[in-house]
Amino acid sequence: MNLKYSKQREAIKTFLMSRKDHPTADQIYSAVREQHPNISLGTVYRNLALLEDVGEIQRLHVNGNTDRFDADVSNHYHFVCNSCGCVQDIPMEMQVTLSAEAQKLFNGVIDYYTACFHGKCSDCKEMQH
Amino acid sequence: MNLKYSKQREAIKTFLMSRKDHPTADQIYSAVREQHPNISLGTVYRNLALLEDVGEIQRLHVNGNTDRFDADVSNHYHFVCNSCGCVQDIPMEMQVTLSAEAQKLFNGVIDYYTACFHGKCSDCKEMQH
DNA sequence: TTGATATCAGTAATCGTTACTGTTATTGTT
DNA sequence: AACAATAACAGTAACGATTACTGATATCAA
Repeated sequence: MNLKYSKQREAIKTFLMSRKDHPTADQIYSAVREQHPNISLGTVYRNLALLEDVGEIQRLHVNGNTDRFDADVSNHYHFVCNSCGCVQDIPMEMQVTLSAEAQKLFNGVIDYYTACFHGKCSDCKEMQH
Repeated sequence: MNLKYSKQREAIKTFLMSRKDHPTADQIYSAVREQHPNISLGTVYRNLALLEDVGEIQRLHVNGNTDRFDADVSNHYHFVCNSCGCVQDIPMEMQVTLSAEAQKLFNGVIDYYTACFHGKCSDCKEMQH
């Protein structure tokens, strides 16, 4: 792949690296627009796909409808709050034994797995009382 | 919720119970149309949402773009083939210790987790050689 | 049997995302 | 520094999955 530099792509990558909440394409669009007022939403989508292809970011399907993006390309656990919908990282190392156990019961080949915890985030937990 | 009987909804539920591959709304539409030739795609979506609300089926976000549906409402492991995109069950009991471990590192409340294994299904594994 | 209303088929609208178009910016080469 | 070659751009149209709306039909309790 023959990539040329672009300040828009850099801005997208930089913004994504500054966030731990795995924003959506639209949230990235809004944020980057503050520095690049006439960036196009299509440009955001195109560069997110490019960065994903190159392996600099990863796309998350944690919540179904809208994709989220993560500048941390390592495979790690996520948490989704069932109240507010926020997405966070769980700082726990991947238990690869789970893949090994599943492999024993499965005819194909298991390379890895993704896991997503659900419940109430600390903010929503406080708010309920 | 005050549900009335409908043969369309019953047909959708019955079809879904007969399948283990977690079909999409469109696949369900095509299948149910054989018995109910003028059922509407909107009716399929509406009843899938209804059945989900009532807790008779569950919606899966395994693959990102299109939702899949499962008549088995228990929380269980899934597998997604990275070659053909097929979705299967992994007949392994949920390791709840994973939630407990994550809970130790997390300020909110973790109720459960979902996990999805990735790799090559047995069919695609044969085909590669 | 009737009346209230959930459900229907059909279709228009919405939302997230991708593709297209003519123009601009980057980059390796003179 | 000027010059192509072409990746990337902004803007917009198109797309696929899903949801909402409409007037007609089916269910069901009284």
